[in-house]
Amino acid sequence: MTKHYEVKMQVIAAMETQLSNGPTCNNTAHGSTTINNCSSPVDSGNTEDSKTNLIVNYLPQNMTQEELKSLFGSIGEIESCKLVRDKITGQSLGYGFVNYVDTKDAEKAINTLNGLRLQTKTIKVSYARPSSASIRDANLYVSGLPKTMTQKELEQIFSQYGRIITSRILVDQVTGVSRGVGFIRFDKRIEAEEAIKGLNGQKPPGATEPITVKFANNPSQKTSQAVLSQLYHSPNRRYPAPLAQQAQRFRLDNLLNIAYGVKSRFPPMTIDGMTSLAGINIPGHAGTGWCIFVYNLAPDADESILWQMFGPFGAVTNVKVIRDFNTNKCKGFGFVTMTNYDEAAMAIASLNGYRLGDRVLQVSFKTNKTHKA
DNA sequence: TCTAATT
Repeated sequence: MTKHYEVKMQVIAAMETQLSNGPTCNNTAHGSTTINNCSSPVDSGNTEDSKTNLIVNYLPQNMTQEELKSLFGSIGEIESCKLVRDKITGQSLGYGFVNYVDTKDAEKAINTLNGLRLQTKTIKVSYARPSSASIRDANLYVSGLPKTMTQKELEQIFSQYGRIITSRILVDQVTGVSRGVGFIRFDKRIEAEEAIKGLNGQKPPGATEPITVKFANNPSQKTSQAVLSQLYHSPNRRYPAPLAQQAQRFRLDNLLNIAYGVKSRFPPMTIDGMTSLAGINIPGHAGTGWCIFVYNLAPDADESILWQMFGPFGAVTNVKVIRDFNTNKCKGFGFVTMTNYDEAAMAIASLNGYRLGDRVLQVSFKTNKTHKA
């Protein structure tokens, strides 16, 4: 059995679970459990809060704002959508906001998309709290934890100081054993401050060593600082300031590329560019990605099923279920657009012949022929 | 000993 095949089967197995049980909680994802992920998104804990605005966490690194909008737009009309990016590098910070027109759609998005697996991530969808200074810098880094301590036990210790938004214990990627360090994010910064006062240097019940509790580093500033540091130490810095902003910009592009794989404004020629220039036609290739034809969907199939099936294989930019104009029922087929050829090919190879309920799907690159009957 | 959670 090849590695490729094992990975494929894992993806399928994960999908089976999800398709049969609906979106799952984060409870088994690399020990990075988030109790609130399961219990609290629908209960915002404050009736004053906006019930249309959602925060979406743990997005795949390569997911764009358009893809975010497309995914959540499959639920209902979106008022606004924003993927949060690093101000300097432009890199996604892995979270974003989706504001619906209708509160019912926001609730539906939480119920259907929270826990959705996209590539290596399990996204979290919950109501956004009103933005304010009091909820910033409320994240704590905890070290010296007993290796046997569970996330639940960790939360129990900290919960006396306030409302916990997330908790996590880091684990060894190979063995799965706790590394004895973790994070606690409180609702309010003052709660985090009180927890430091009360728990830093204290021994948890039954523990032999005291724990360290401090404010966590801000992960989003690391990338910016790394880029700035490289710019500072780069040879260009020796030249007088007016030396062409052009040169500096290319330099920055290169640095971003090397350090973070950021897309340059002058990307290398890709198969997309080549096909459009040459005017040649490749099956399934639509210029904006690779269009996949999915046949034998059930009458009640909706867009979310396509996201759930294809999302784990890579970047999906669009999904569409074709419906009868009068009945609004699925006519038995739909389309999925994926950015990268290899991911699309893997999805097709894995999903063609896949049994969804009592139907066997046919999945292929879209051809130019009209599909009739 | 540090993960991408407030526009």
